[in-house]
Amino acid sequence: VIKIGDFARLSHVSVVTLRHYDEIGLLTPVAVDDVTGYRYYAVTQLPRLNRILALKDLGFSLEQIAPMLHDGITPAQLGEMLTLKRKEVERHITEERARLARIAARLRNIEKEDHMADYDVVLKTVPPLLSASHTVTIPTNGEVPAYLNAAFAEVYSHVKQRGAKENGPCLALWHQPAAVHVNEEAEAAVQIDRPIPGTDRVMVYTLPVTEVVSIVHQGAFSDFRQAHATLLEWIDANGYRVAGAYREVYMQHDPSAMAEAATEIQYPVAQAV
Amino acid sequence: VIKIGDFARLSHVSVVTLRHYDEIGLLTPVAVDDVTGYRYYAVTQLPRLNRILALKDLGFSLEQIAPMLHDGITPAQLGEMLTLKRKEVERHITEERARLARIAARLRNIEKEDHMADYDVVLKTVPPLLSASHTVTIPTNGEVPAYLNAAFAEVYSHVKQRGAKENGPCLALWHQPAAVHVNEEAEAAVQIDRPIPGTDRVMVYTLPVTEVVSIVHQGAFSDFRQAHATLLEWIDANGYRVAGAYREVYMQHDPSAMAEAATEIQYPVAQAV
DNA sequence: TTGCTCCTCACGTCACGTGAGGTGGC
DNA sequence: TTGCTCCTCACGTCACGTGAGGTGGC
Repeated sequence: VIKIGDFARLSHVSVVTLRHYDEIGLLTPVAVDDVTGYRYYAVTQLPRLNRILALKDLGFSLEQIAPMLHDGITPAQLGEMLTLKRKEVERHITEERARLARIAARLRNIEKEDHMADYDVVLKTVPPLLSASHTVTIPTNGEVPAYLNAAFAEVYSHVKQRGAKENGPCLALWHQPAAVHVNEEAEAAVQIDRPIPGTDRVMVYTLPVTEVVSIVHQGAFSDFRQAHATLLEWIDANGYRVAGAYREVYMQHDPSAMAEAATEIQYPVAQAV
Repeated sequence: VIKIGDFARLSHVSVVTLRHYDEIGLLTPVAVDDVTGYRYYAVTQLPRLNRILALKDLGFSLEQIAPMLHDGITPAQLGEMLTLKRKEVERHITEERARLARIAARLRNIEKEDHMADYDVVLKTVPPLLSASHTVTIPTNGEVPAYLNAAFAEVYSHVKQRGAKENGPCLALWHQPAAVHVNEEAEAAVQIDRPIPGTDRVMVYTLPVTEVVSIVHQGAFSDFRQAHATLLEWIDANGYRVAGAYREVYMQHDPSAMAEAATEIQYPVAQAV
């Protein structure tokens, strides 16, 4: 039976840590003095402490370790936990590698000195959106505003009639690359707060969760090209690929003050192989 | 100017997070109502928020991000921070891969059903130890106790004479593989609490920090072979190699009760290439 | 009046590290 | 008496999430 300081020196574990393990019941001293509160350990407790350290080293939390120290555990159960942990670590490594790729892409951009370009690109996960939408085919580029306005008007009236309410900014989904300017298919979508019936013309459904890369464009719609170019470059440089219709989210859109408009352009993405 | 809830919906960032960013001064609303305390944001603040999210995504802490949002920062400075971060992430990935290797080794052991064997192996970093030591060459295996005891006696008397005190368990360093049993060179070392002069026979120096793989052996010295075998197997299976003299740390060693002796066997290791 | 949004505390997270203030054995 | 070791609080860490309890505008 030795005192906590000696046990700490033997095990190269701090006194504070040993007290912590006592407190949470992971490793209780063989004896505690009623009067002084001194903790006394036995050298034979070292294997248990070592097991704790070894499991911690494999990435388990103290809470997970506690049951693993019980004698009742079978090798098979231990194997399961290890397999789960392995998957977790693998996923983590994949994430960190993606992070590394993003950092590297950013550094390359700085070297090319056009770093300003992608300074505002964000990768994020958009939650599922319950929406009502109407799809139109727009003959030429010049007719986009008219067609979209008409489509949104139709969706809004449908939504109001069924007693639902807007639940965020409206958006358009474009089902072909941004370079296409003839016979474009656009889906005018309004986020709503409750499910309502749809019709032939107005679909009601939930847009699934998606990982998107986005950029916020300030000002009139005229110069979206730069934004698209930047996003597509980012997607390429970071090892992703476009995975679906891109979206325009009309965050601020007052027709009388287009200079102050704010539009978010979102490209759904997936890891390229 | 919009309310916090709208800004949260636009940015897909939680209201709580926005309040947090306000509190730490990362992103303050354009206006706050004196009476109600309501926070009002402008859509033009989205780019700043996006920059925050993008940098957070690269692994920076909020504290690190704050100065990076200042206009005064040059691309070169940003590049430096990114390079540092890249190194950090790379190091992290290396660590996680090592962890993965350890998990995999453990799983292989379970499959082979001799998992009990390495259950107590620990990888840890031993701090530098100030020690006094005497090296002896031991002709045959049978003479180990006698030679070691003599060596320790000599070191202890030297240490006492110079007024230093023991500062942890004594240990032996073995300068050749454990399989060698003739003319073994062993260094009997005693940890001391202050520097003292050495002699021809008793060296005083600091053992450097070392990463070691260790196991605690309970009971008499006779069956160290199993422990050595287990450690060497672990080292091999986890992609390490032996990097120096192995150590025996005599944690509990009462000659009259050898059955209760506890000895830690430590192998210094380095990553194998 | 009823929802809805917003507010400010206060506490919890994970595995400890770092004092503050005080006690027992040589 | 002086060090040394040990003790028990209490607070901090990082980036928020989760109530509790209360207020303002439709």
